[in-house]
Amino acid sequence: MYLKKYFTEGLVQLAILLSLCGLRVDVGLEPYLPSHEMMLGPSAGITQTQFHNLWNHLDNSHHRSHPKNIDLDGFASSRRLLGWVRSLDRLQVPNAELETWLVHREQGTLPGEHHSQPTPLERAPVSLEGDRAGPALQPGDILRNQEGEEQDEADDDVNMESPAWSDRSPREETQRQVLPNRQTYSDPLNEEGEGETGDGLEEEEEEEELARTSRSTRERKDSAGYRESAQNDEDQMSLSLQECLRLLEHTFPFTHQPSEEILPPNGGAVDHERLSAERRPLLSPLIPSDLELQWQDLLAIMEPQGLDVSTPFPSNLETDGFSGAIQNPLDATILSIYPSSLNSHNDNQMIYQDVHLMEAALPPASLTPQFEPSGTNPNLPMIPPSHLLVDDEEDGDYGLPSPLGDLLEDATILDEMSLLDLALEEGFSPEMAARLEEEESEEKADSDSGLSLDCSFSPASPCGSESSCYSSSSTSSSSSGSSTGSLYSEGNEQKDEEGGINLDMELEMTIKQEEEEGAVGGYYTSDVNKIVPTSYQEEKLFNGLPWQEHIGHDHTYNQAWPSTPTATGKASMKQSKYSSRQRTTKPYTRSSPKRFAEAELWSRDDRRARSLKIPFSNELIINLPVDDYNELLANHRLNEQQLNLMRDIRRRGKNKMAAQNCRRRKLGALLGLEEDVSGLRRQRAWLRREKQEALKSLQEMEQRLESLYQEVMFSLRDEDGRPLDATDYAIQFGDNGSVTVTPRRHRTLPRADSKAGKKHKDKKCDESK
DNA sequence: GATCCTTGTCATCGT
DNA sequence: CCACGATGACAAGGA
Repeated sequence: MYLKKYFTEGLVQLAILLSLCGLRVDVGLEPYLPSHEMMLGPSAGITQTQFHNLWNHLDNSHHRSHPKNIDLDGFASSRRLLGWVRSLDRLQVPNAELETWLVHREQGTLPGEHHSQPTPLERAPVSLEGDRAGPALQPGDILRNQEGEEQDEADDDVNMESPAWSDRSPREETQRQVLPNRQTYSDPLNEEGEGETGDGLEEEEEEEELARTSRSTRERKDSAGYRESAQNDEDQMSLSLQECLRLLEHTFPFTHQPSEEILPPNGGAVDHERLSAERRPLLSPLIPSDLELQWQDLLAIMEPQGLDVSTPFPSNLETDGFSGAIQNPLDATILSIYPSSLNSHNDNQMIYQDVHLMEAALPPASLTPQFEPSGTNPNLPMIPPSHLLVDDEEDGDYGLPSPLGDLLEDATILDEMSLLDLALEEGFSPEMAARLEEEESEEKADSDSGLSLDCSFSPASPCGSESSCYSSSSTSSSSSGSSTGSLYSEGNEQKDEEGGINLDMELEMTIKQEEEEGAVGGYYTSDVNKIVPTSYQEEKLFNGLPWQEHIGHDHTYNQAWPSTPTATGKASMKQSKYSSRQRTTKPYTRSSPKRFAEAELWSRDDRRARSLKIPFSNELIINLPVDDYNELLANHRLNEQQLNLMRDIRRRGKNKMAAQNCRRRKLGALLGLEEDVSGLRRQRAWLRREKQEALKSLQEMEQRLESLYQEVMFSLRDEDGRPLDATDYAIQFGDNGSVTVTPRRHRTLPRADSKAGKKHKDKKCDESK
């Protein structure tokens, strides 16, 4: 992480230098540009926040990362960037160029930033030392940044474990870390000799930090509902507005820089800033890290609205004529959050003028005149989504749902949830089913937004899989089951009990028939209501039941529903080639017959359940614990057929999962055995090599022994002093270690044989000995 | 059409 | 005895 940070900062430096040289620095982070977020009103964020809070009630384990909190973090990086730019004040900077780059940079940084920004203590020395060496350090980090946040998300949980909508905000911890580090880190900066920092600055700012921290903590407790706590917000506004403005004062490069003359003519703000600077002599204009810290704190303060914050500024700012001229999202945030106070403040002129500098940097197309001075923008739907969609597509690849997509998804999920509640309360209605299907198809089309994926598609997600499955099954049950029931079940219930084949055939015929007719029946709802005396409380149990604990497990029963767009997600598609094959091999149009073609693909049990009007989804039937299942059966008056079918469904479903697990296990065991086999083969080869080497060494030893024997024999003499013939004598080794030379008993009679032949024979004899 | 693969289902056994 | 999981065997469907 530190390396990455260092490299990123070094890259920032490099980019700044290039910009100073007049080169356009484009790090290719445009896909992450959150400009569309600036176009959305705060209501989007509000909705999102509300939704996520609501969602957190359902499941806290999801949406560990949301792009919006990253956007907020991007502000901090932009602040750091600005600080660094100001640290280059000695240089003659073509300001417009630099500002343009800043826009790119700060937008591009957003995806890669994390909550746990390096503490100033860590960062400050780096900024001093690693300015030059930084860019060459970790080229992979920038790639990671460009590849999107998902990687980062996966890499460091610590960084991304703080979704802005989660109740638990790690920024608190971050701030707690920041505070003690502060004193130490700011010292070297002061020593660096920007020289304008007063001694009392740290203390003052530290106090501010503390105040901000307490405020932010307090505000964070309020979590997303800042609409409800408008009074608190006003208090915080009054408290933090000065901080914001002071930080802004630091932010603008032309404020304290000696290179004011190079600024555009509207640098008249300089006077304001000078005045403000004189009014606050303690503020150091050139402490990037301090500023960054301040901005981080400020962001931390605003984090509870984090999701909201990213969206509101456009509507507030752009209306005023300088739309889109937001120098950075934070400025806009400030403006949006404290619009009234800002207008009354002295320094707002400065802000506006500085904002004008950016008009050239941002394309006018992205400027949407929607100003709501009230601060709360309820006019979210009025936001023109034209360019947002483009961003949406761009972001989609990186799992960064666009605000529009978020909105759609939020609305979708909210609607779905409300519909579910409604369904649970009032039974299943075909309208709900149709709506759900439409929304789900929208989600599918919208696809890549992580929200929908996480919450409704991932089979591994506890909440997502089950709730979605439940909803999907409800949907399917209501939609198709209704039609089936309308045409069939009334007359076929008796026959169905007899044999499933008959039923299946009839059901399929029915489905085909309905597919031709394109009819959507509506019987199921009423029947369900009849069958199930749905007390809402009782049904509501199913949403928050303990059986949901079992849902996140790695059962792949969902795979049995390849055609239902609700229950099948990308993950399940990846898991099941079969499913994909089925999907691909049976292409159906997206028109109305689609759901009937899908119904044709539904499982037999599902169809049976629908035909018998069983008011529960198969997932529910299968995954409920025994107690809950029995309770379910006891609470609902079901006839024999339904009970039998439910029992069969449960048995088959469980057995299906068991079979899948078994096969998975078997496959794993097979793989393990294969590994064992390969290991054993390696071991055998090694042993063979060892054996060969042993044989080789043995032969060498034999050869040496033979040569030694010959040498000894040649050195021996008989009584006459003649050398012994090795063919006639042999060396005997006694048990007690004695060595004796004895004449060979079995002499080969034909001495005419060649010596070689004799030697061979002798050798054999010797060897045999 | 034969073959292989995947998946669902049933029967059976053990816990 | 029942619920449940594991597993072999078989069938169906698709490639």
